[in-house]
Amino acid sequence: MAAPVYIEELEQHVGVEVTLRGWLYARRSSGKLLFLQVRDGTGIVQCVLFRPDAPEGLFARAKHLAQETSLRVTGVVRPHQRREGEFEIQIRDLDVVAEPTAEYPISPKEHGTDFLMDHRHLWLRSKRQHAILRVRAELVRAIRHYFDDHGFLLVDAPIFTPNACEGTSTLFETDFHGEPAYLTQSGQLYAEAAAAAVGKAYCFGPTFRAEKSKTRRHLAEFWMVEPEVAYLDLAGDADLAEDFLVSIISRVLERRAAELEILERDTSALERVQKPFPRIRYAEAIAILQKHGNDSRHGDDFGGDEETLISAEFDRPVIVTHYPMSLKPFYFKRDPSEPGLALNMDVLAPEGYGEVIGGGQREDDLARLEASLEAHKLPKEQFEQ
RNA sequence: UGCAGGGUGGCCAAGUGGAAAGGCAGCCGCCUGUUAAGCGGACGAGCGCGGGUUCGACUCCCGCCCCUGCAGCCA
Repeated sequence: MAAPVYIEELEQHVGVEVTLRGWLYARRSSGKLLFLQVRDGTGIVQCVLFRPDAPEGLFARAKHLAQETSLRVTGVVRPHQRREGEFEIQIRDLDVVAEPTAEYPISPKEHGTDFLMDHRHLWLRSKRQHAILRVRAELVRAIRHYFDDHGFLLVDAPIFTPNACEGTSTLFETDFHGEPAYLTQSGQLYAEAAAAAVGKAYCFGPTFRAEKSKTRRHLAEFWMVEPEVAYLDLAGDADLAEDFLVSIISRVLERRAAELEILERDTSALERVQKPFPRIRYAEAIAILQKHGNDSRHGDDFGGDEETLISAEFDRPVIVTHYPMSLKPFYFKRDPSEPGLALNMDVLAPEGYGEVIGGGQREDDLARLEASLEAHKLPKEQFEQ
């Protein structure tokens, strides 16, 4: 048996006999010609068998292989006879490792999402899912790199926690040996404690909201990155959000162009994510809404429709600051010149994606923080530790 | 939780009171360059579940279950 190689390395082995180890992705034939598309996780390659050249019995055996059969294919790498820049394998031998126990349910044609989700473990084998996994993995890597390279210390918050402070959505409650424990809704409180210790900290991991909600904007489980920086003011926070978004998006565009192409993602909106982002105040956002006939008034929060209207005014993400305190959590610092407003910001993404980042300057005066707790009618005792 | 749409062979999908289209996959066969290949053939469901109306129900009525989208909530 020839040296085992991965499909992504075939270019380095042209003219050489190699062995692939993978699964049968698709099969086609044309009389005495048989085309087996084999995938191995790094790519898909066409393997060709011509009956008159094939060893005794091999052609007949290969002709009826089922989709997703595990196999080893040995053959010579050569340029694709019809497609420029691609390679194919002239099959010399073929070894079936295992055959599927049932007909593979996912055919090359149309399926509904519901059906595919019922076969999630197999759906993962398809090209489109590979592309999604790779884009997501790149994004996670870009996020970690950004903070690691900018002086932040990764401080992972517990996922399983007695801390129920977020309290805004329903919590997933579990029993921890007789005591209630919750799946985390946010690592923010832990990250804040860490920032006071190390200056710049971030946590990045799964968070949970027990809403029975499954829209593109809300999930019961999602990943969230939460940086906390001591002494950072609102403008500095906006700078950070802007630099961070530009950095991670450009990295994904650069390194995952092929996958975005497979997903047929129009990248022009992503390419426009460049500094500077427009920065507007909440009051200006309200004016934009009213200009478009939306009946939002000062004091109203933005829903999905409102976020879409506001972001449509700009060709890149927009940073909205200075929301009314009444709309925001108690811990934001008040604007000294206009105490009714919070020193907070939301970053709204284009294309209807809405709020992708929320943040702001924290209250650093204990008396005001306690007053704010009271104003929000929150039980002070729960926050004393 | 509310509103809207939807459950028809393994998958996708027409039909909408009177004998369940079609396509794909799977199976058999033909084809020396296929790319969701093409061509031919055989096979395969009684229409989400339970009641009702009717000579007759996939189709109409009632109840229930499940799915999807949007809204709400929120990030």
